[in-house]
Amino acid sequence: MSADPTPAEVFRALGDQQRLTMLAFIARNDVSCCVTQHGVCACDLQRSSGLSQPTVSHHLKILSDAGLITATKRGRWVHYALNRTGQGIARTALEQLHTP
Amino acid sequence: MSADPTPAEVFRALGDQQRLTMLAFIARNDVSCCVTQHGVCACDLQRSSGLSQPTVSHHLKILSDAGLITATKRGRWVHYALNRTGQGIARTALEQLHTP
DNA sequence: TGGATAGATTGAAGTTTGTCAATGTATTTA
DNA sequence: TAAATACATTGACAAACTTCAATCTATCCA
Repeated sequence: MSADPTPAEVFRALGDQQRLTMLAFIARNDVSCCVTQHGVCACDLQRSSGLSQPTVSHHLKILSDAGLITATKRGRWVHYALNRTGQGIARTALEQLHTP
Repeated sequence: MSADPTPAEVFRALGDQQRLTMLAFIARNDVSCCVTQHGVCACDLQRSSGLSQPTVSHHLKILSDAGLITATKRGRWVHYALNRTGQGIARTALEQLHTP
């Protein structure tokens, strides 16, 4: 599970509009209701997406497993930030279509 | 249907191992049982994937709708080739995470 | 013209996914 | 210590997806 995500797994994680929106929100990183300067907490995403808390948690796990975000627990909160690992896997997979 | 594919649609099309394998096969473009020099025909993919003919056809439609391949009918055959449109949509979506 | 071939479409079965309500766990604060 | 808060987990359900067998359509060839 914490092994290197496959390209298919990364693309699958990216293949949902809600998750893409969450990812963009985390990338902007401009709102945090809990603690600032350390990333976005789940409650920010819950409020911005309008989804239920378990659904947000579910999506964040998928993004995290795909290496697209990092999750850091700080006290009562978990802060999420972009992780380049997944993006690199995706970009490499696309590039390799043209360099066999 | 022929409207611009959304990033989510492109990523979803890429999020299946069978389709990624087909895409790589089309990119290599080194085998064609039907006519040469014009791309890969569906029967090539059927043989290389081991999937049934309708399943191959289904996957190719998803890749085509996502702007990842082109489909050109020549006589009795349809030849498939890489299409940069979908890749561009995917790459741009990833890049824009870092340039808001 | 009739048979054969490439591929698309339809219909159905089994699996996966997205979602929420209910509940559990860890941490902070009163 | 008790209540509150942030998040994860479980269970359930509908929708979407993957796959195949059967059938249909279009094209080529004898």
